[in-house]
Amino acid sequence: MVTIYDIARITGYSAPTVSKALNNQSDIGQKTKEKIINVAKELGYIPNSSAKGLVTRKSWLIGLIYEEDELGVGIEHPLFASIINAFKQEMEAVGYELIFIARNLGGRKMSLLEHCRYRHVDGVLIVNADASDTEILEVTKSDIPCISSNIVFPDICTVTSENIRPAVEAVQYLYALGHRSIAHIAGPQNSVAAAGYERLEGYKAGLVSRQLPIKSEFIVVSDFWNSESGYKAMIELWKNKEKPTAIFCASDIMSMGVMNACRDLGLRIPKDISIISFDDNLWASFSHPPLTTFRQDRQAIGKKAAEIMKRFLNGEKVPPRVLVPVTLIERESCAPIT
Amino acid sequence: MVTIYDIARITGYSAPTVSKALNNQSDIGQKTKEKIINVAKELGYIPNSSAKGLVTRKSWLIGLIYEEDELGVGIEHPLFASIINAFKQEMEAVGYELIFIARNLGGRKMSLLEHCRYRHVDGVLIVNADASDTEILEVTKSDIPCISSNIVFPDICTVTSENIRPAVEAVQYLYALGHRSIAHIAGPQNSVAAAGYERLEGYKAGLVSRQLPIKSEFIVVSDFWNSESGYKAMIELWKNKEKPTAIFCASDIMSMGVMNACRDLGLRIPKDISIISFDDNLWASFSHPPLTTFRQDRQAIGKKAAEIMKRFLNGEKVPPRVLVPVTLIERESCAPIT
DNA sequence: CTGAAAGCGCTAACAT
DNA sequence: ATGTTAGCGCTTTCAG
Repeated sequence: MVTIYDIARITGYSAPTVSKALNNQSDIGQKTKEKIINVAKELGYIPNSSAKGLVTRKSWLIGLIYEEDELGVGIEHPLFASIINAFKQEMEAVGYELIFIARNLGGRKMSLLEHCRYRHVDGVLIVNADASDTEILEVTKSDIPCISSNIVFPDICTVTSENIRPAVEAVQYLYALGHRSIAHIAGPQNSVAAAGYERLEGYKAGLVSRQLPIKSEFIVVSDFWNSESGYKAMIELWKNKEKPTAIFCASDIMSMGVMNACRDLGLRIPKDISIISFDDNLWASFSHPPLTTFRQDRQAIGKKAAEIMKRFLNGEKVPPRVLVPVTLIERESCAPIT
Repeated sequence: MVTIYDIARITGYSAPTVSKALNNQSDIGQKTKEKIINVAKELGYIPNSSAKGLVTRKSWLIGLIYEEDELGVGIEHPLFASIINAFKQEMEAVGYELIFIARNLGGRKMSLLEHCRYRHVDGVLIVNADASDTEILEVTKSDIPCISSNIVFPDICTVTSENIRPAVEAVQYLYALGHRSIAHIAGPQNSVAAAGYERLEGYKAGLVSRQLPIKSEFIVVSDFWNSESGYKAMIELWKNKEKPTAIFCASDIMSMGVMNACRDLGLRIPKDISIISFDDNLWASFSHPPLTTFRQDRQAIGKKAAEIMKRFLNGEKVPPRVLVPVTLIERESCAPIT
């Protein structure tokens, strides 16, 4: 392993001078710098992050925390990988690398916060995590800069897609097609994901904006963010005497269940019923008919989170909530009323 | 920040003794150890990974390398997140944390290998990466223990699902339903993923095992691992004079295109044609009819990769290739011939 | 079983 | 502009 001392010996300068040259400090001669950098390159010098970190107390590491249970909420969530990837690329561009924060290492029990300290992370990104996780709350309450994506945590900045405005637009879109009986199959209304209640809120606002009544029979809250719950909710909805002609469903994955329920109910989409959804997951275009849905921009969410993180790391104040626009992808699950 | 010196001062022992106690070394008195550990706990002592790493030259870090392009191959691949999650949990249990290896940090250009050295990673996991990536090959050829998952790299151990045996079984499954004209819509045959040619190989072997002829018209190789290519391949296949009554399709995502093509071709599944697939992605159960397919066990792949990594880190020799079993999930896309 | 001395590779503070 | 000195927090000898 080649160290700055090797470079110092060969160039004839001292170690601190080599250090200054390699770190692009100001108080050093141009010629000297070049000479040192060249020798470093020749020798294949690679700095030692541990030594650097030990003295500077900066790790150039961003910790990553997420919900590890495989319940579709955390790492299996379709947005997860892309958000992280985009975030990673942005952070790397300014010199930060990402490290997964462990929940328990070896035998020794350590909290998430202790782990962050152990690795001296400069910041933390929390993705799709459970907002009631006390270990995470310990981290968010610490002095470590934290950003969360998708799930709202108190006291820190959360980046999510817009929910309310597109939900309003969903209703207005269906209204423009002539629909007047518009139902909503809502996501779970627990506090885990703002998406659940914000989309419901937008649905109501959309109705109001078109002077349509808010009917409680037309709102079915699903138990989970999965297709089985969507199926169940649709069956539930169809038990009402008054039937809607269109549905705004809170997520694509729930929509899959809704569409299967429609088939079992003998309803043809979009002939008998129109469906507009939210997410634009991969399979939204596979379904029959392909789903009209609002696309969440995973890349943009990751990028935005990185941008906020950089500002945070820079000592700037950051807002509590940042919204990323979504785009309506029109496919074939909505039709004008006949 | 509390250091071992603080603990030493308070307990009256020296720093090395504290170190030994905290690291569970043998040459230390039981009482002493307990006393020191208690004080450490009281003070909220957290070791400093940089200082530790500097002297021991061990980082307790496993580097993670993957294909960052958003082409469905790398991080967007449906298996990616789960494999990493399972791998991570296994490795953490023995004290290792995961770090993403960056491709370029800040302005300074560093190769993947240089990054590995910079962070002193003890091992590297390569997931869904491009086997022709020269920077990755630099890493696999180095002395750093490497394991890859899904994609076969020369010289290192690769963990994948079984491909050949299930492909044989797919054919035999269809045969048992009475099918004698069985086609294969194969994945791309480049060397990127063994899955492509291994499943084709298994298909042929399956035919042979039942004394069925291998007909080149019944093998259509798709251009990419996506649904559009699957659609195109199915249309292609249907141009032949002789039509198959069943298809083994190399992946679920391609199957989605195949099924849409069937609809456009006026074919009913499974009445007119049976389809058996591979992967069991989330949407395999959403489709109509739900897809009969071989489930890849993402968790098992990640776990297996971790197991091999641990053995590798332990100095043991590891095999070049490890296979993880898949499970047939019978749904409704296959029917007996009538 | 415990401690003194030394050093891992690097940079901060200061002197020249 | 460059060098000297010191020290980051920890572990590794090795002496007692």
